[in-house]
Amino acid sequence: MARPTNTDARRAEIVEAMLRVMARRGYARASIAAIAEEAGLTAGLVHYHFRNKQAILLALVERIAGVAQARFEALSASATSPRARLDAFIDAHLARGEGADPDAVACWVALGTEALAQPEIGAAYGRVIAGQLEALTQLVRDAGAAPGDAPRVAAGLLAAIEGAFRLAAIVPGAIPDGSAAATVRAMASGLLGGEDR
Amino acid sequence: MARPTNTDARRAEIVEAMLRVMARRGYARASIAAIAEEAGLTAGLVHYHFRNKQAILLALVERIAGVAQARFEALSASATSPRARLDAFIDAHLARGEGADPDAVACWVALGTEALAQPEIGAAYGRVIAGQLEALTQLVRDAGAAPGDAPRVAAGLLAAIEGAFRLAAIVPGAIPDGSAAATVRAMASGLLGGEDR
Amino acid sequence: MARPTNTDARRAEIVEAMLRVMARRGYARASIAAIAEEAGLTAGLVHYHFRNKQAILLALVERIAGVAQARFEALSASATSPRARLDAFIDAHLARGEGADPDAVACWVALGTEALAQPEIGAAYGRVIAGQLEALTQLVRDAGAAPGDAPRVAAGLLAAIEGAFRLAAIVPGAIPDGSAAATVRAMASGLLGGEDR
Amino acid sequence: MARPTNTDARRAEIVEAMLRVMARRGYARASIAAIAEEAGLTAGLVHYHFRNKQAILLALVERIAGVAQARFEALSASATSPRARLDAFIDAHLARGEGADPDAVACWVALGTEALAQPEIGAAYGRVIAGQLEALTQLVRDAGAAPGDAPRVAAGLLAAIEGAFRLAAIVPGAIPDGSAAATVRAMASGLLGGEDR
DNA sequence: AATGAATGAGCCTTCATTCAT
DNA sequence: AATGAATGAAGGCTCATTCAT
Repeated sequence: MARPTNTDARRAEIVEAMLRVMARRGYARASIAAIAEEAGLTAGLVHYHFRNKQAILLALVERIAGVAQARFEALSASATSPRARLDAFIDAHLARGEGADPDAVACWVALGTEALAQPEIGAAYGRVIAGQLEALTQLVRDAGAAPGDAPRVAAGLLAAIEGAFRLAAIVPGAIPDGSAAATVRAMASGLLGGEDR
Repeated sequence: MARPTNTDARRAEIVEAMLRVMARRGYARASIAAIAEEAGLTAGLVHYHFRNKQAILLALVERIAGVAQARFEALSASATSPRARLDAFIDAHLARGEGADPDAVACWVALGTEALAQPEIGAAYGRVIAGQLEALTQLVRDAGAAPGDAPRVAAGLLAAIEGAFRLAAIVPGAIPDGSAAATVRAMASGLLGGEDR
Repeated sequence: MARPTNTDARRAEIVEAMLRVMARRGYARASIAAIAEEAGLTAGLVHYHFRNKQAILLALVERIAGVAQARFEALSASATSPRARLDAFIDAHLARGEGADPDAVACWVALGTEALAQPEIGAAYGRVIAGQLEALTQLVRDAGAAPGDAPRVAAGLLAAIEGAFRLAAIVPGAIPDGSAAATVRAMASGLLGGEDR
Repeated sequence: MARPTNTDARRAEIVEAMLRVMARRGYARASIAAIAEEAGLTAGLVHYHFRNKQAILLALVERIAGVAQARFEALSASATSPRARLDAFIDAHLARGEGADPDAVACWVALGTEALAQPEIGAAYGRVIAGQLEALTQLVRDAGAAPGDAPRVAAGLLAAIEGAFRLAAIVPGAIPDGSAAATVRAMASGLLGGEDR
């Protein structure tokens, strides 16, 4: 009773530390010891707050997806047209500037590989993707896509976003300066019928 | 002279075995022992033919990129217009059917993560991407992209391709049936000015 | 604070275990597993306390040199003449009886070989030898060696000491009973000009 | 029949190659592959000529001891006094110049460690030392040592020689320039009664 | 004689996890 | 909550040795 619980704060710190370490080394080499050091804690304490290493990764999936979602909501708030809301989605993921976190991007890329190999991570990752796909499908539908086309268009745009993460994270310079968001917007325009915003 | 060498064949077998194991488990969990077993060899022999585990991965990068390149050249041979050659590039990577290898796709996705953490892999991966970007830039230029736009368009299309790999490999069903190639072709049309194929 | 540290004691135990194993088998065959068993620990724990095998060897160099130095200081305390202090140095290294440790001698011999092959060990070994040479040079100077001769005399005596270790450790019986200390004392007398022993 | 046997030459080459590699890396790290490469052969062939790695080491003991013995005999041939023959022994081992081989010295030092751990090597090394001790005992006796003292004196001088090898090989500069032979000669003089040569 | 593939054992090291304190 | 010791299981890699050719 005496000591107020700091569990939530500690857990967030640990997740954040894993984000940093994993962006640099990948999941397998992100040892608990390294994560603990990054967070200024001891390895034992990390296991006090998380059942195992996978549990941290699961929390990390939520954390990254949550930040992206929040960013979308923030940008979306000032959007007045369906098309503007679609652009907000694209910008939430790809625009440079405030809120953009290269480590999170690298981490998300690395995370995909774990989703491939660890069913639990695959499920969590799949849930995030499904949610984004659903949102995006609605957005493109609102923006004028033919109802039957919407799922394909949404999948294409999400693929372009995820692919842009990959190229940007792995091959510096592969994507010209800050063109990612603008290019995906243009793709959206093309897929929606070419009409301008 | 006394004994004929079989190194090339063995190396190919080992690379192929790594492809299979890695598609399932990722790089870190693709132990030499598991690779050897998949290939029907002993772990010692694997190290006789490859200096270390990374060397197998490096060979795998070349192998996957080479197959994709060969597939493009085959499809491209029967293309008669610039736009058809661009479609050949897209189809070479995304079309279902003969030559499509889901394990290679999963492996390529996993490989990106290693490219992030291992500089040597990053360099090899970067070289492949740079080559594809260069080819794609020329293709979109030939297909009528404004010269100044070509690099951006190429990067966008390659991102869409890589992202489609990711979604397809990690989240079954994320991309409707076999729509990936068609959707990216449509994106290309949009980016090139909306003219039909 | 929660748990008191026992690292220093454990490290000493491990170093001592390496001393025993290495005296019997040499460095290369003194596997971490064998050292751990000798110390009654697990191999994993050895690596918890030492970064790697070489680090144990480095600690062992200090340990052996430290014991010899301590023995010299103890014997030297009761020496009343310069010549007696020189004899104390010789006896500290070569006399039988209390404090003499055949395992340490064998280990020191084996250590020289590693000093030859591992630069870090060579440096540590070289530092010890340099210190002994310096001390010995001063001792023979005090005992009446011509100033210009002192370094040569010191080197000769240290060589005789190290060589006696070798012969004694490797070829039982090569050095008659316990004659080593007396013989080196006689060498010192000869080199110093034959004055009384 | 057609092919004249080259076994003896090959064996000598292999022993020589081990000498070079072992001087650099020590016995354990002198892999058969490294030895073969140094000799310009293949690992398989090395095992064709030697039953196992230890057998090469055994041959190496004989080779190094044989060279020293030959050098002694050559220098001894022109010696006219007992004392000169004793000096010839010392010079045969310690003098710089023609015939001195730093690699052989380093190797001999490393060899001692193996003698400690491998009984067969210990026996071979012991035989060499016993032979040298016997010869040296006779030499010091001829040079005027008191009969009862001769074994001790011989042991002391051999220790000084072996110790000089060690210091010279491991700690460059420990023994001033080329003073080793002269210093051991002086030691001999002292032990023999101080009379000059 | 010679080559090169193949084996199998062993070693150092890393690391997630547990647990006493 | 927190620390730090301890464990046990792998994993990558080296290497002497064998053997078919």
